[in-house]
Amino acid sequence: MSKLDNQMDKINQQLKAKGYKLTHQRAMTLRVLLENEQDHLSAEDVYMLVKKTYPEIGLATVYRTLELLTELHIVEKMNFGDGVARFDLRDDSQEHMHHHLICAKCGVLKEIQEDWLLELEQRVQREFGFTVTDHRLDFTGLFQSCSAGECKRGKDTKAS
Amino acid sequence: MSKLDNQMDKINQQLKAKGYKLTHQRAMTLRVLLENEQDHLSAEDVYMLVKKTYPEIGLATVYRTLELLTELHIVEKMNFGDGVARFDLRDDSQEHMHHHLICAKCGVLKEIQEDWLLELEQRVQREFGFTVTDHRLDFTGLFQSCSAGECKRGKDTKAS
DNA sequence: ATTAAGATGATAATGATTATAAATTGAGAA
DNA sequence: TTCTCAATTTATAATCATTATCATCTTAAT
Repeated sequence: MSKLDNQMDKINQQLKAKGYKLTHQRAMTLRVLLENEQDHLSAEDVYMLVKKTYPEIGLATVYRTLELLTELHIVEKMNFGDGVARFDLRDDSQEHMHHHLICAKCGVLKEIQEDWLLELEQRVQREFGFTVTDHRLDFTGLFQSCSAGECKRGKDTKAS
Repeated sequence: MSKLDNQMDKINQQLKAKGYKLTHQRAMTLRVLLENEQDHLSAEDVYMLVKKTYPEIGLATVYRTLELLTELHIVEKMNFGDGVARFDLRDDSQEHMHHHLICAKCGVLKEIQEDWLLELEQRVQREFGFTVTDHRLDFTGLFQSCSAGECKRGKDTKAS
């Protein structure tokens, strides 16, 4: 059984446990997410990719599926201020959202896998009596290569 | 001269320096922002507040003004995932955006004024060759009072 | 006062997302 | 297998925030 099948199976369990079915459409949507784990796809992106192998799917279904998966904490819905929500498979081993480095020039986006915030979360708890359940940390700035003017993309801010 | 006048004057200088006029509408919009420094108002919020003392103002003007102020780094445009942009006067002494604590239950929002990220920014520079120009740190979770069920607001997520 | 650039206000247009309603699917009962 | 019901899907209309358009209005300099 491939890694992909394995992951799919695991998610299937989660869906079933909550009384949801893994329909063909949902499976296709998940597959796209699994095959693009590194990207931060918008709903439209996902829609286009699913359509390639399953042209009958409707945009609304993609939206609904992404919302469902977000509720189940299988994907992470995020927002980089460009007016579209982006979705990302949530790694089980990763309790929180990844941190991001976003190039201010070309929009290239890099994930930091480690969790750098445990200490600050304890501090928030101590100083504000606030129990953190999730967090978000994005840095905007310039990569060395981008400040050297080697940015590939002009301004289309496609997350990848 | 009141503190408000003082701030207004300072911003006027900034506008002039860039060749923009401080029109009545812009002044009114700024006043609302200055009088609500603690809040994170949406464009619509600002519009409603300005209308109270200047009913002739148009929504588009408010949007335009907020965008202008954002470009000049006088206000900070932010986004908490509820589908509306929120605006916040930017403190000169504060180089970056404030950190936020967001109650997952009622949406109450608290600012942390200190900058807790200098160390992590150095780390980003070291490990990724990424020069940070701005950052964003939000924690989602529960305040003690909210987990005790004393949340005031149900789910309207009005930032304040 | 005249003119031209900058601003504004009303409103139409856009784009992402959500709601609606009719049609389809699938699991279990008969 | 056939029936039935609830979940799901699809196409599309509706919504909501934001942006663009354009005619009108201000204002500062001539």
